[in-house]
Amino acid sequence: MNPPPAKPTRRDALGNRERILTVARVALSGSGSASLTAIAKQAGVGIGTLYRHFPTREALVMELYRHDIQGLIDRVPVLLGENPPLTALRLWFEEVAHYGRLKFGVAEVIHAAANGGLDDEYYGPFVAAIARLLEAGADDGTLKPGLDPEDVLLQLGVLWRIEPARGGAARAARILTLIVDGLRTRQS
Amino acid sequence: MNPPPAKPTRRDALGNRERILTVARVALSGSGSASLTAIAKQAGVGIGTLYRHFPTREALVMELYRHDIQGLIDRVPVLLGENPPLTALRLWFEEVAHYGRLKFGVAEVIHAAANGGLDDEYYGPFVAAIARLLEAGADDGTLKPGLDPEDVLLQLGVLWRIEPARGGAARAARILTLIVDGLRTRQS
DNA sequence: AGGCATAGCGGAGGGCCCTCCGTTTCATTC
DNA sequence: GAATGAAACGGAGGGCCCTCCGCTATGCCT
Repeated sequence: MNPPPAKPTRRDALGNRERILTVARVALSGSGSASLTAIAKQAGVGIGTLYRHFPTREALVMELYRHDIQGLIDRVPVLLGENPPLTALRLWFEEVAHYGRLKFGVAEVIHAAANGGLDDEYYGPFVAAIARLLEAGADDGTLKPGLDPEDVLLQLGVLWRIEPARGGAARAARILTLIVDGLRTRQS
Repeated sequence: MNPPPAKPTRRDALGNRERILTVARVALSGSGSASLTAIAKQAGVGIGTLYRHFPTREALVMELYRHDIQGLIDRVPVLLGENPPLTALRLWFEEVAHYGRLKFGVAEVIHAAANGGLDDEYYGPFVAAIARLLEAGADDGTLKPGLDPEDVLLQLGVLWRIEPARGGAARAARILTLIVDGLRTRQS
């Protein structure tokens, strides 16, 4: 799509970057745990090279899932167009939870971002999407006014971390309800 | 107090255990991050010995804070005796959040426990304490009936993970309100 | 085409985690 | 006071993470 950072000019650099991403996509698709060392070796680059392209594990994961995350973000206006705000919020949360459970690796990332300061490049739009939902709900009186989207993101982080197996799905659904109810105004 | 596991009979074993705990208490009192290797060395014991006494980092941390955690659990009946259930719940959550922020290390532990299966020895009583609060609130109609205490514990986990610096305290307070509101029944 | 500055490479190195197993030390028994 | 079996020790080893820096290949410029 768009050359991510600024100008990765050199050919070899671009090639390496692509190869790393290809390998990583496969290696991380499972549980999300695979050694960076192994990925580098598989991609035929030194570990140093991998780290230069992606300074942290999160950066790599984020790059892999940038598309999917953007997809989630893009769902917000759609859902808001088709549903009242409260419903849209709930539906979106469900999509987020579901996505998160599939791509387990993203959990850690979002979480790290929410607390410390990860790059706003990925984090900002996500927060903005939440903000949009919260504002719509505040406007029609179903959600409390003045909610902080980052607070909500942190709460969502819990959903990411529930393993879907062994009744985790049900648990996620319950917690999602608790979260939404916490955001609602007292009178429906 | 009570010899924790079963019968650590041998003298040297007991001595080592104590020395490890003493060193660990100091080493981990700060940010909670110190290498186990270093702790072992300081305690004058091999790394293997440390691991035999405390199979995971969590086990060590838990043992260190067992007293404080018990203290938190003991607060539940006291708070319930002095306040209506909803207030008691809120007050207790505040104590929990405050404690967690101080002893940052416990966060990871509780969290690990909540999802996978850590020893019920520590985890169980904590959940039971929450259950007691939830039941009291359900009985007087201020909290939803049938809430799962483990769900609530997971949500509380978020509080643990907020760094108190840089407005984190305010954020924790806000999120705490969201959580409690999610647990309440719709009519006050 | 040939030179040259430099972006980019890659792996050694230091630190940590955790396991495994040969060796030591204790407590008990004779 | 040995002898002895088992509990406990301890550190080497394998794996991972991440940094640092001397070396290489690339792309521009002449």
